[in-house]
Amino acid sequence: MVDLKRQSELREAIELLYFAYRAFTARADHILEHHGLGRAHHRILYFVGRHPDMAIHTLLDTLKISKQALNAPLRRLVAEGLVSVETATHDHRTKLLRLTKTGHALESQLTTSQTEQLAEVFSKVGRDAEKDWRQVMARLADSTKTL
Amino acid sequence: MVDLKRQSELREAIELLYFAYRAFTARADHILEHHGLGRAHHRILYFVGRHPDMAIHTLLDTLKISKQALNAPLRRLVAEGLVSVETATHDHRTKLLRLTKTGHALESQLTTSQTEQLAEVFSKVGRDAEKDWRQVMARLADSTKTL
DNA sequence: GTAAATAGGTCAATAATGTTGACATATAAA
DNA sequence: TTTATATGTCAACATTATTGACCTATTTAC
Repeated sequence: MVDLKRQSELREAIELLYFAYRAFTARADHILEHHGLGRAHHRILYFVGRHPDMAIHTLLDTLKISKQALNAPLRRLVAEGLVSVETATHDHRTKLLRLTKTGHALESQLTTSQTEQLAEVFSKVGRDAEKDWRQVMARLADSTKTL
Repeated sequence: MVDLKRQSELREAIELLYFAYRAFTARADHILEHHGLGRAHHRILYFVGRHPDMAIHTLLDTLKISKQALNAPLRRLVAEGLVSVETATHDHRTKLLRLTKTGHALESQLTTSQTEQLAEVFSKVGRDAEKDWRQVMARLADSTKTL
């Protein structure tokens, strides 16, 4: 009886993850649509924005996708002038990625829409609940390694 | 200065969602691979398992995809004997979906792998943190409607 | 100095997942 | 009887991903 209740709670947690994540990505997806871009482009913009002068292999390690999968969306972002590529001075094999002014503008719009959404939720639940949420999410993110 | 720090924290929260969700789906994806199935099949199995005798339009409303997108994966699950379809007695237009014994076995395996992952995290952070996590996720899931 | 490792680019074939449009049937409700 | 609902399916297309193959540079190791 007790165990059944717990199982139901854990199932609810599964659904919370599914629906929360969907709600979280919806706004950015909507903005991206206006630019004819997808989530792949968003992830590139986000991580390059977060870590300027990121090398391509670092981006691949972060996203955990093949270089072939990265190729098309990155090439497009470069072609459209949202991302700039520069050869590293220390190692002429590696190329460093940066957001251009236009790229930064879009990244900022996307990130702001998501941070605002999160800030609104956090402001309602308070700082302690936010901390607890972060703790759970961090452990969950880490649980890949325990696989 | 204060605002900059907060912005950094909110960006961290974005990443927590991304990495936690990825870690969360990884195990199920791994199991599904052995059966040659994908996430689309998983979602069908999950929700039909959660709500036996679910009508197809209810499933479509839940997943928020087109009937054409549902068609192929559902047809396959039925063909492989994981999901059964039955015409409703009260309305002969609607069809009710159920997991077969085999379907239930797979769904159970998938759900158990995820509930165990969540239970492990929850056990480490304690019940209060779990409650806070649920509160944040529920509000985040709700924030679709505020769009 | 040559071989091997690293960083990156690109083509092809294939797959999963999604979309919109079009058109079909069967049943229920107005 | 008309209309709305529930479902099914075909086609064309887009996005995101995979593996395999093959290519050029550049750096590092022996």
